[in-house]
Amino acid sequence: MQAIAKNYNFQEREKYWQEYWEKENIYKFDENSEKEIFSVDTPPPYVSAAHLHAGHIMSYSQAEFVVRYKRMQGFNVYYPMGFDDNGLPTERYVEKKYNIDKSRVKRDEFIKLCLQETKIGAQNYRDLWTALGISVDWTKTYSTINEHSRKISQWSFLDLYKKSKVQRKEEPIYWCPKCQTALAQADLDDKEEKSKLNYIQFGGGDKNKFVIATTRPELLPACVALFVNPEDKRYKELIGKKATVPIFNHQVPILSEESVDMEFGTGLMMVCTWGDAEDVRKWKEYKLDTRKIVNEAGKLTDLAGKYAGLELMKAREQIIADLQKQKLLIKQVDISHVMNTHDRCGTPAEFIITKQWFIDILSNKAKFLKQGEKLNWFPDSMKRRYGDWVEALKWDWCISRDRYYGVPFPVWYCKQCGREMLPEEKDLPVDPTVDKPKEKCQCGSNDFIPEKQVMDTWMTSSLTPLIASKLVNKKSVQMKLYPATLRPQAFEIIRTWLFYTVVKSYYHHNQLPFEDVMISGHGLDDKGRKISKSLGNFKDPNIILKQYGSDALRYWATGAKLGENMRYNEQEIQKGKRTVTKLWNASKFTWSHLSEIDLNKAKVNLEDADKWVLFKLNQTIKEATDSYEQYSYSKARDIIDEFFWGDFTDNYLEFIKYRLYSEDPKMEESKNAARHSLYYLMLTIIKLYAPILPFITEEIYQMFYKKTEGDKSIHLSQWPEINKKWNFDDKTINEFEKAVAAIAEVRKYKSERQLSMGKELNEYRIVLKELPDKKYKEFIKNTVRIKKLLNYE
RNA sequence: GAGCGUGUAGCUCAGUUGGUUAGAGCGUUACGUUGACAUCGUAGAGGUCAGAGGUUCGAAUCCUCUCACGCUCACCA
Repeated sequence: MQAIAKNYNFQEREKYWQEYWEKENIYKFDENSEKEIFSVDTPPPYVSAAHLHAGHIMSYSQAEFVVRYKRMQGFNVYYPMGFDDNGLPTERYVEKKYNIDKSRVKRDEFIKLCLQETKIGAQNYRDLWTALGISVDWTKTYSTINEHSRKISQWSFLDLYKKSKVQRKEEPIYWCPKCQTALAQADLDDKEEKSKLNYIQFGGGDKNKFVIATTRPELLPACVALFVNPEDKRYKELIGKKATVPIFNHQVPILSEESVDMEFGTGLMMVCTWGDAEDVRKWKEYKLDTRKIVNEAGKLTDLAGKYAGLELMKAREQIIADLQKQKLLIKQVDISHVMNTHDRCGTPAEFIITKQWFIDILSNKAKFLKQGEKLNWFPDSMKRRYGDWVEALKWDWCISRDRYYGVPFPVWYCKQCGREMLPEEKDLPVDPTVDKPKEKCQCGSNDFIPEKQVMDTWMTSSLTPLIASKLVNKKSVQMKLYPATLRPQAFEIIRTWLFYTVVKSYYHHNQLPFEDVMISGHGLDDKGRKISKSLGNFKDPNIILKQYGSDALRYWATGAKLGENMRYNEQEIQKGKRTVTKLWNASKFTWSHLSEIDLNKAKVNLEDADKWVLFKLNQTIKEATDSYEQYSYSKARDIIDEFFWGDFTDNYLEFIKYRLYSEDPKMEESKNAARHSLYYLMLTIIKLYAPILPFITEEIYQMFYKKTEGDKSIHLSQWPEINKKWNFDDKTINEFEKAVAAIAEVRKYKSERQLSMGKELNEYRIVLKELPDKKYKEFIKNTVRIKKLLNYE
């Protein structure tokens, strides 16, 4: 028997097992295996998220519990890791960190900084995931900016181009004046703001009838029409006439539409090019004039006359002031309204007309809704969020960004005839600013203008299942990896990552990108606030790990229900640590009695206590397995906890002590039965816990079980199955439960009289409604130390 | 404004298709334990299951309304 450490030194041992797993390739995907594949479309984190916190740990652990379970279930698990390091999030991060913006730094220098930061970020993640024991195959990693991903992204563009699903259009589109790029509908957040509703006098006739109300007086120079409700008696005679815009003095038509709210403001509505999505719609529908007033940097154009060059807010102030001077500002009313802001920087989005690339999504909304229906959602309620979003879509997906750092569009334009030139698939990836088309243009010209825009970051991440599958060399295996089995992700990117992935997969391959979707929530601080850098309301995960260990932190993470936020709760982490300690102690105890076990020894005569606990073990296996199958690791943990702490340690171990410690030769057979049970009980318990607590379970497995069980790691061992031999009849179990109740009663008796549990009683009379069978007399006496049980004397 | 979700012990949450005195962990109180247990055990206190109404022999569970909170979406220029 080997010497067993009194305490489990998690710091030292967790490190040891991390290295062991890596060295032994425990999590490496086996391309040659015939086993059924379980593949995960792992969320590639933004490497720019420099401040990792418990929320990250929670969400990644959730998929990890499932993955480890599936691995033990015998699946050939494909668990790759990606890093999302291209696009605007990275650019914003670099701009902030170095206090620069894209207009003041050269393209290539900027890209260099992005790449450098990306590297640091990726390493941070990898270190933390390793410490946490996330069981990814690190030989299968990708970054969304690397050649592999660029190639696939550009291939996607080519394929969509061929299928006429992508086209370049000149349209008013959401624009961020700060980041100076076009945006997609999904890149917008809502922000409620206090503002003023300005009542402004227009010219054209009866003074009282020519007052409009607007929150955006700076757009006056872009006013192209006024609208009234056709039912509005006040304005009926004005329809078809013209009004004069104050200060700027151009004339605009007065039109009518039922959508105009008579109650709002004066009922006379100003339409500009373009203040909001409504303006864009009316502009298109009524073919209104175009007065482009805002430029790419969010400043007014020359059309604004003396206000040209001013930023929007400055222009608003000055125009208001001038209106006041001319007594054209009738009044101002406080108002609170919601505006669309860019989700990466919080700047209010404007509409600007530019040429951009769009993927057609509006004409296939119904198809995308149907695809969403076909996915298995965990939890199911999240399906609706997807549906709501798709139904509400108003714009095609703008995929071009006027930025530096991203996957380039594989497009050139002929200088002569303007034709779009695309490369051959075999030449991908290309950078049109560096590479040239291989052939002349049809018109004979050899002069090309490269497309300088880059792709939206989602253009690449919407291909992750494909990108990941192609990290494997064998074509036949690639086919099995795509679609993926599981997509784990957070709820706030349903409208982006999930939706766009569905779109791509549908257009490219006419199928779903994955079968199951598992949605996670956010990490909250201990007061229920969202964890954020600005609040500083989180602890560095590395400190938590040092204090409590990975297993303990993972234990906390199991508390999160799918799709729901979870508070950071240090006490739950402590509970995890106690579970680790308890497991260690229970196995030490177990194996202090198992040193001579001979598992091949012929027959074992199980006693009722053994039958009872093995029966319960079977139940636990069944319920825990069912829960894991439903991705309800949280419930699985509760079930396992209950068996381990309650049935196993509190009861069973106490029930068999008198047998184990007995030196009576007549007790040998009984002792042997207890030992036999102990062996399987402890083994099964650590297996059930293995997906959640990979370190301590590996420690116990390697120290005690490896010799007899033979697997290289507990994580490659077989998931426990129900043992039919242990499905004893209910009668036996129920009878025994009465004995358990009797024991509880004696314990209570002692506790109430402040006696130690070890104190031997001379005599005792059980007063339960249902007495245990007489055959349990000795068992009860021995377990709770009573000399005489009066009921049976 | 619409949709979804939540509201159960001081805290974090379980409560399966409606069925006996509503559960767990943490915290708290008392006692006992150092021969698996830098601990653990036993027990106690603590709940008008958000509120009101209804269905039912019976409701935390089903229905209606109200309130509070959260999320998602849409918004009026």
